[in-house]
Amino acid sequence: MALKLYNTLTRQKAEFVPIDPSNVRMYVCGPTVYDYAHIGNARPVIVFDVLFRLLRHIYRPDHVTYVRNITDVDDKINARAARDYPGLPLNEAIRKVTEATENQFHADIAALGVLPPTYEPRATEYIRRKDGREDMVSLIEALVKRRHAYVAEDHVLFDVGSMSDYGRLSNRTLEEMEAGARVEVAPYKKGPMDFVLWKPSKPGEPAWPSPSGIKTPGRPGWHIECSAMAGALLGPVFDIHGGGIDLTFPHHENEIAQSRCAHGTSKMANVWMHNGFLQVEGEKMSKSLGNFVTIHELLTDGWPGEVLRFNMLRTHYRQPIDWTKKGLEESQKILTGWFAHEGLDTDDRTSLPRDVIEALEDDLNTPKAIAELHGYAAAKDFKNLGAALGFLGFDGATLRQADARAVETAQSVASTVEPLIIARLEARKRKDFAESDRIRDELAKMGIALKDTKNKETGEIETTWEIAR
RNA sequence: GGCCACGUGGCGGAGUGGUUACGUAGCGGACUGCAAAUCCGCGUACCCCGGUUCAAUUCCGGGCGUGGCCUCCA
Repeated sequence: MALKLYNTLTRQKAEFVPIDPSNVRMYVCGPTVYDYAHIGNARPVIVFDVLFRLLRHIYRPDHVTYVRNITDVDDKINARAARDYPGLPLNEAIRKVTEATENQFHADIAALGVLPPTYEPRATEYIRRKDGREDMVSLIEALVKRRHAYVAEDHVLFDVGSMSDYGRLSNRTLEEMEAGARVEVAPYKKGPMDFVLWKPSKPGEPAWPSPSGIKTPGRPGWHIECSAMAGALLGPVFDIHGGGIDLTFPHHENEIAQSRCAHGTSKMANVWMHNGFLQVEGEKMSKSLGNFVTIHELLTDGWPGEVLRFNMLRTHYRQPIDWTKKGLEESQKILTGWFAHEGLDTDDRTSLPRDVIEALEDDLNTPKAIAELHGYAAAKDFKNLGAALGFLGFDGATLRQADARAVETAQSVASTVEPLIIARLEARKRKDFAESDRIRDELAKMGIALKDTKNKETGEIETTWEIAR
């Protein structure tokens, strides 16, 4: 079976045909680094990591180029820097915010079993480049030269009227957009839907020499960043562009407009993929509801990164997810059950099961793939189970870390717990069950769960214990 | 209001024009002094209304519901 992907551009699932099978190219919009990444941010990172792994499997690892950017220039970053470091010069404060946030992001997603992309460009490195290769300024100047953009009051604006099929990705016409517009239109705009490519910086804000003869130093608009980084690293036309469904409009629509009009191409990427949104306990995640769940929080609460990853992949990437504690508990139970089997080898891929690959080849049907895993587990086919888990990015490491932490905690209470267990076994031996149950209840109150097993050789009853979650 | 996606059992979720999903929770049984763990077994589903069809959860139309987006971010 061939790889099939759903394409937002055509609203259909179609066979994926790479432009160049020896270099399959994918771009995914990465985080804006101003705050902890939340669990909704984690979704595209995980989903496209699975696609990256699949592409590497199909086309060979060195034939896939995956770019996921870091946006480190943005109004939200400026605001956060001013708030958190009021004493510092803004630019210094910004550097502190972006560096810390970027490091946190990398630590978080490493726990989620995410492979590093081939390139991870920072937006600020692609504003003006010394080597003369494509960057934001050169793209903007090309757009002005080709009369797709104009200068007005030190801004450069993209003229959406200059592009006949603007709106194709989000499937709406200019008239519809204008009718739905609910924001005041700046007076210097030619058309109400025209968007900013470059804007002047206020004093103290990050600033770069402006393009197109503008004297005031400025900074790039949001959309031009991705066009520049994708163009510079993947070329004017590439295979797959991904991101969250909320980015379809305006971000991706505008990326397409910029890249196509600057390069004079009929498309920017062949396949546009969008992952669905995420709710938390049935509610939209929002600051006002106070239910913003960060990856960092979940990890520090003790959820192994792999459980978060598994929980994400139990739902198809285009479906909405309701992110719940109950779901996490279920995910953890399944995963720990599988990894409890001795001899599970996630590194051995000699028998990578075809059914799992075929499920993934069908527009990344991870729930189906997971269903196959349940089948292997039920059939005690640990070779396939291990291979498939490893392929999907699960090696048990974060589960073992969680175990190790549990063992550490257990050791700290062992001196109190173990005499009680011995006392209970003695009570049982003399059939004083009231006393043995009393001890068990006492331990339960301390969060200790007991398990009695019969030693097959001696016939003795033995008790093991663990700290209940 | 416009555009888009989705609607399967308590929950997650696969799949199909007529046949068991599966997982988790629940229930029953085995084991146990009783539990826990484990093993075995069981149950309830395809949003509504039309249409096509011998037959529709599965195809078509309409409706209802849920979620997302509707500019340079508040």
